[in-house]
Amino acid sequence: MKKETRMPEAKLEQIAPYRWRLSQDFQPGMNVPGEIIASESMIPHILSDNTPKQVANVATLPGIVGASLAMPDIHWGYGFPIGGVAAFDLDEGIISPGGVGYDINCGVSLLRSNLTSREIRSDIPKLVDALFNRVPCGVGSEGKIKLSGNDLTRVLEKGARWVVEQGLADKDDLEFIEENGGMTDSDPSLVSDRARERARKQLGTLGSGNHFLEIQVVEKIFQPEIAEAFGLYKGQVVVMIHSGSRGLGHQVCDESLKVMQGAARKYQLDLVDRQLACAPFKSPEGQDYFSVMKCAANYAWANRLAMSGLVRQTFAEYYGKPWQSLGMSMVWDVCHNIASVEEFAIDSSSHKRKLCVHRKGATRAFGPGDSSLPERYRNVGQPVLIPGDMGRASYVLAGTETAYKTTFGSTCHGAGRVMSRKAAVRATQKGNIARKLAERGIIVRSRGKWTLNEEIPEAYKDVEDVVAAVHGAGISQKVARLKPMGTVKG
DNA sequence: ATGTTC
Repeated sequence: MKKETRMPEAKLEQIAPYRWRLSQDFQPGMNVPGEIIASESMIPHILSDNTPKQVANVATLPGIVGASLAMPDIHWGYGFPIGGVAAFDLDEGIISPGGVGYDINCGVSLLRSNLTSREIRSDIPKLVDALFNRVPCGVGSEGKIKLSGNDLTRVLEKGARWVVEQGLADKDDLEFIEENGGMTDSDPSLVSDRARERARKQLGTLGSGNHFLEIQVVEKIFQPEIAEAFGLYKGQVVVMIHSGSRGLGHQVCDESLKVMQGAARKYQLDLVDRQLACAPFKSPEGQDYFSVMKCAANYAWANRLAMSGLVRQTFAEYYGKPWQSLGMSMVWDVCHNIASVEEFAIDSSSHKRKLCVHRKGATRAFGPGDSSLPERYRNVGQPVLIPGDMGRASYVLAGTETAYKTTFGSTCHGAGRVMSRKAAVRATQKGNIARKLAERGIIVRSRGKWTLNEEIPEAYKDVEDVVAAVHGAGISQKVARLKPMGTVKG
């Protein structure tokens, strides 16, 4: 669907602080209302961007329950908006590749350390160079790991566990990755030869675009007790990785969309936008997509963990001691592009139902007491990792009870683009970006010719505003603000 | 996001 410049008077009714309802009569065929989490000052931009139209389109899909949701970092996406959450009944509902996105299991991981910014400030340029040289990045980048056919199949089955078995990461890491770094019942036989070929050489590579690897300092603590549980304190150095499933996820999504176009016709699904291509969750096509999506998701977890291993090697070599004595253990790893079967109570009912939750540019935000959380975080809720732009900040939040009730245990995933890549390049001069950031004490190295121009801070909403909205809505709470010190971009 | 048009 073409993005329209004007929208037919979207009515967004404020129903609670930071919560806005798009009425079911906004568009014919909506099965549920829409709901957008945002601060009042964001509403004009959201309306002018026409993304409520995509929220309404998703609401027309069969079996959707509750509401078609959007987070404050919403922007225009393929069919479903980026920053969208939609949950479907397993019997009457659908599953859609457009509800997950091209970069299946794009996500973020965070390593802590026992270093302080004061100690390592002067090392940053050399450390960034060393990371840049060790972690392959950029479009089409290939790593040192060349997977045999059998090994790739094991990665698609096991995800991050395979990386641990190879001695490239620690077995304790798995406890701190969502789904323990691997979804069960993935089916590698469904991954095409072409997708496999792309995957073989890309394990442990960063990619490009908004993906990054960043040395950060914990700049501010908002919730000392939760920060302590997460092992975070002011002045501490941490390393954040934002990456996904690389060419594999893209290939899988592309091929699945073609299958789903046929499936939508076969099952006579009346789609208001072709890009909403989907199949009933329990149909063969729906189940096949779910299984092949899991393969790509598992690859992405393996990819981020492999890069964590490279980061540890880099620091260990630089400081001449093992990573363990630098305290570089895993805080957490989140996935923000995925479909997952989870249990929620709908409306005021106490009865829980299994739903297929699509999070496309939205982060799981499970609250205190969730049995799937590791002991260490059980009482405080899960860490929620929010990557910001190059110049400002990233955030660590914690999941809340409210998120279960209002957003299917979900929150925002980042700052959210406000400027197209083209517009960002037009607005900038080549060569100036890295220098300007350096003047502000942020060392950046990039592989791509235009990546830094495309990724200027001004191309994004201020992550501060996005986080304030989800915190205000109560669907996650601020724990720590992280400030960039040195960044590797693709 | 993506061997940025197999």
